[in-house]
Amino acid sequence: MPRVSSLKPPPTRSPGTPDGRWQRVYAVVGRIPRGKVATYGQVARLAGLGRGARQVGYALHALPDNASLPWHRVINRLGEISLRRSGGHDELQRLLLEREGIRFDQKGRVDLSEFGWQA
DNA sequence: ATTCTGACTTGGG
DNA sequence: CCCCAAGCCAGAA
Repeated sequence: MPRVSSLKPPPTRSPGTPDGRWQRVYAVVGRIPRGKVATYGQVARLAGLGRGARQVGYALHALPDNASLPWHRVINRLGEISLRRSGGHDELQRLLLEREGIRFDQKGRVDLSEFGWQA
């Protein structure tokens, strides 16, 4: 049995980040209620990532297709869907949102004052 | 090791 | 409306 001194030292990460930041992101995304949307920056703040809005998008990008998470409820600060690469997903996202009663204007944007999630 | 690239946001001009 | 710099950080090259 190895002595205590040989044990792996605790990984010193940022305060309050357990396994990885993505878990926190996923936890926040999972709390977005049906019929509402949140912005990347909003999720980042709620997840304790500060200005890591980009990381939120990155985390969602790495999300498996079978994930049971309302990933479609995350949009950008202008109220529009920010997908480009990997075709088809942006249309799917809009479809999923419209199915929840969220409406888009002619510019393809959501009124955040109406559909934005107030945490 | 270093550099580049993103499902982004914010603040400034 | 546009453009730019900084902040954030995981992967790929």
